[in-house]
Amino acid sequence: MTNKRGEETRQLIKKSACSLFAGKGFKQVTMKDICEAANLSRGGLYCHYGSTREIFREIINNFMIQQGDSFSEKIEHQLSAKEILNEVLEKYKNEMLDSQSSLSLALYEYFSIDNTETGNELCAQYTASFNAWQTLLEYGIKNGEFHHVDIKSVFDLIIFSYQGVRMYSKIMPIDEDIPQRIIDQIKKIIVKE
Amino acid sequence: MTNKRGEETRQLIKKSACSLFAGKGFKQVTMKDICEAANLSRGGLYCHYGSTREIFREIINNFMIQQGDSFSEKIEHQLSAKEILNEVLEKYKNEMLDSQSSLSLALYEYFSIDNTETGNELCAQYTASFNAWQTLLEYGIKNGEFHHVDIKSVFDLIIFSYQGVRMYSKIMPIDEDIPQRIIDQIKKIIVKE
Amino acid sequence: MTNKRGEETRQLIKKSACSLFAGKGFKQVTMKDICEAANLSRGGLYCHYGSTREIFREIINNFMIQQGDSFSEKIEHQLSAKEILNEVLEKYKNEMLDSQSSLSLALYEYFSIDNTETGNELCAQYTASFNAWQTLLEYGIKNGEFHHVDIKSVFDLIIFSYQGVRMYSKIMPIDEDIPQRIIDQIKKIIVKE
Amino acid sequence: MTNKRGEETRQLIKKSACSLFAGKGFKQVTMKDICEAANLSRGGLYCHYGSTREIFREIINNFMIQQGDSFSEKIEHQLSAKEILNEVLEKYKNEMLDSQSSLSLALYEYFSIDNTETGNELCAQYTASFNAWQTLLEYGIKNGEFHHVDIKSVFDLIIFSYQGVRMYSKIMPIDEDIPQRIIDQIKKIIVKE
DNA sequence: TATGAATGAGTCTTCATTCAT
DNA sequence: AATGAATGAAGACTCATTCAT
Repeated sequence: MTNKRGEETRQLIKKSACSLFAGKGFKQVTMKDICEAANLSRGGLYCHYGSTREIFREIINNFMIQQGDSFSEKIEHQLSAKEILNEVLEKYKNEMLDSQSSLSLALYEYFSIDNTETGNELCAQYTASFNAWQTLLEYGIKNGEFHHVDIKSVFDLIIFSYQGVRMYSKIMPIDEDIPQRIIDQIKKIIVKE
Repeated sequence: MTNKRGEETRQLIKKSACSLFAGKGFKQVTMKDICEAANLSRGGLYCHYGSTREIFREIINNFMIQQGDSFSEKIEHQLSAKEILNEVLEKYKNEMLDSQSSLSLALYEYFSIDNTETGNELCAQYTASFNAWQTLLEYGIKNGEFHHVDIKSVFDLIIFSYQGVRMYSKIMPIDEDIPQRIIDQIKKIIVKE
Repeated sequence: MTNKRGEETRQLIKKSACSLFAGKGFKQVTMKDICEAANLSRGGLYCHYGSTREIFREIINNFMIQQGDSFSEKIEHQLSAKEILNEVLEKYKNEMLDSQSSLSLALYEYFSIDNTETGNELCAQYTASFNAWQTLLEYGIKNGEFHHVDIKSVFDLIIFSYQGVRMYSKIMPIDEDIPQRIIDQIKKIIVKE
Repeated sequence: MTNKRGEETRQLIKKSACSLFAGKGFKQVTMKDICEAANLSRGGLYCHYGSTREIFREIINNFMIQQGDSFSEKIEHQLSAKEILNEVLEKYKNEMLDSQSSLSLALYEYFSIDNTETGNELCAQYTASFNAWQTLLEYGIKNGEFHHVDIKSVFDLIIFSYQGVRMYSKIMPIDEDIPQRIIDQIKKIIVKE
């Protein structure tokens, strides 16, 4: 492969840029910052990417692909709804506290600047996430493990409180108990007993 | 008062800047932008404020002062807990949808840049808000209008889902029903019947 | 006048830029060159003009205004056609040799880059010049001083040979006699005897 | 020959570059442009040429060699002076209108930048061209086909009006009749009857 | 020969900030 | 208080040019 070298550099750039975006948000990261972080010359960086937007776009594409809460697999593996719920909420809890690696702020900035092509990826992600949760909740309700909750409402509550905390955790010291309290409350709403 | 004129100018600057911050976030607003929006010369602006941070700080101070959910007054006026809750949730709902005038993004950026002196105002606001809600919830519980909920948990759920929606509404088209669903769900958690 | 200072600077910029354009053509002059020539900082220059095109445009506008061969005035002053012809050809001759101050090359470059809005000024100038010459030639022919030449043809020959020499004088050492020979030949075509 | 392939590439480069020079002038063509036009990598181009000047020089050398109005051959073939004149003026006329393929602007820029080594080729071309025309005109005059014109003057008029039109045709829409009028006028000057 | 990654210099452009008026 | 000209630094971007492969 002739482009082995190039691909490595691209990875390096993305990795370096990602740290910067997580740390400073989108707008406050410059091409110069990225050059320096990736230990690359100005022109060298421009060989691969023409702007911070371009780099960021690639990062979040990779990111969103690997994301995606898909519960169906687990359901097929005969896990109980409650177990799956516990697992995902645990994951959420950890993410809420992991302000370091969170791209939340950068994502908000990125999508808020120049709203033209925007929003679609986010909408898509929102929808995908909703579908996954719907599957899980219906499964739990059918099983008799979960209450007869309104799926949409519960989903919104989960997703937006999660996002809200992620956001805040970037800008103020968040009491470590907050994520725990939130997921406990959510469980209380959903799970019988 | 000799500084009548000066005060007017300051108000004008803050008003103009506020629109800009609401529209573009914090970092993407420059002193130059504000000059133009306020129809003021470069030097003129600098007579009053030395940086965008300074202007922004004053805006949010005013803002936080006028904010503050204080329910105690209403409680004294013998309103039922349920009525007060409905009122405040209605207010929240409207704010969630009012992406135009929301400073969310700007606030996040402001507080995320240069974390030194930061966070304190937000913490203070969080605490103040918590105290207010605590008062309300205890009042409702004592009255027998509300369930015996865990106050902290419910408060977190409310406040962060509210913040999450405000954030998202700035960057993607938010289904109008979402705020309604969220407050309905919250009521369900809190209110008996 | 508050803009006295600014106007002076603008004049200075145009003067400096004009020398540069005359010396190096259009494209090879950078904003940096102009800054230095005008002894102005980068930002200072940008206060007044946003690009070399903008500066150049203003220069040629001024230039074209002051230009314009208008013979009608002279005709009214009862000068003979031959005298007027001699005068203008003498002027042309001197301009042909004055390669230093000639903007020819710069003009060509300017108009050849990005042909959108282009050509119109040149067309206008060509037409205006033609009208002037038409007046003169008809006057001379009516007087009996000039041959019955085809006005358009003679005009084209004059104007394009003039332009051709101006161009060449910028890029190769032009024999000083060439302009003289050309205007002599033109006279021979036009003037009786 | 091992350099067959290399020679092909050089031709390709020159061909691609020539279109670019004709279209955009000399200075505005970059090595990068040429790479892209020739569908060659950066390094590949540098294997053959070190700069745009080098490429351009080779182009115009080829060009000037194939050029050269040489009338002597035709004179030996017993063509009448008038016929030869008609032929060459017809050729000139077509070239004047063929703004697409004209290198005029590029030539001017090339020779105007960095005047050190410059001008010589142009001078040589001017002289060669003059010699050819001198031969033709003397031939016609001796034949009695042409007037007793001043050879130098007529030559200058021809060559510079020709160049003037070529130049202008690159930068403004030229009336198609102009070249015709010019050559007609020239014929009128030269040819008897 | 040819590729394309990388460098580094040069220019463009935008702003925060200062200052004489 | 207010104007707007001017400065200088920072960052964006483009290329000529080199070099390992």
